[in-house]
Amino acid sequence: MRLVTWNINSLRLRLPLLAQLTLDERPDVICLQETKVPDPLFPADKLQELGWEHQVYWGMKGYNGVAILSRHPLERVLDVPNWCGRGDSRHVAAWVSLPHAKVLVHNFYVPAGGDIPDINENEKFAHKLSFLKEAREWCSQQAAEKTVLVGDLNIAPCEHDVWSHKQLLKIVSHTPVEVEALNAWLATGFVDAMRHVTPEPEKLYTWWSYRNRDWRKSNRGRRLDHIWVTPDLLPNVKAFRVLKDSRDWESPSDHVPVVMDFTI
DNA sequence: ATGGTCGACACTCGA
Repeated sequence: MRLVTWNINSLRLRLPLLAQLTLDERPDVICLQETKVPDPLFPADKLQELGWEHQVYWGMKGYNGVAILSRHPLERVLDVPNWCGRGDSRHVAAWVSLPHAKVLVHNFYVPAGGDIPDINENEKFAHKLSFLKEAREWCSQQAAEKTVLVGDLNIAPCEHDVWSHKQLLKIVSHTPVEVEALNAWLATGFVDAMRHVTPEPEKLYTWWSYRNRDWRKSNRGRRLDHIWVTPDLLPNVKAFRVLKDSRDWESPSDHVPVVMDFTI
């Protein structure tokens, strides 16, 4: 199984890029975040034409939105929480029926959390931490097997997941309180598959801000996008690639796709 | 320390 996770930052705007990615990589499954398209306007037919026969998606007007596209049958998981009681389209889950196995895929878009890392001054940061706590509590009650959890988790947990650990300690996405919350969630039964394959101190980034003249030269990246697996799947993790060059595609997303290959 | 750039949508918000 080849699986991709990508914050596409508007599915409709970047449909041509998704088509290119589909042709270039031939993934079995792709998880998208920030599709920014309400369900009635989801481009299901166009994705069908690209070979994405099976689709589960949940969007809303203007922002958020997640989707799982697959060449193999999908069985959507319906009994998932209404995170923070908000009705936000930030999570979908589905069983993927591969020829010789079934795998559960969770696709998350964690709240970004605003600019000020203080729950009293910034409601968005409070929301982010609440979301992480709920996710940890819920996952601790799920069977920790045959599961891949991916998405834009909006946190760069490791020292070498950011361009400057010291300079980002008070920047939302790399504050100790967020890292602690993310690691507590991870510890409910997952392994950080990207860091399992490529341990620190090697730098890993999946996102570069739009607000840089030359993103490659300044290289102020962060690893906000993640692939977690339950330990039973760890022997099946082969390799991954961060498609860094896609950051230079025409009208790119600020996140780049991460491709992981499994021997499943 | 500041402002820098996007996308959706309708003026400004979220990132």
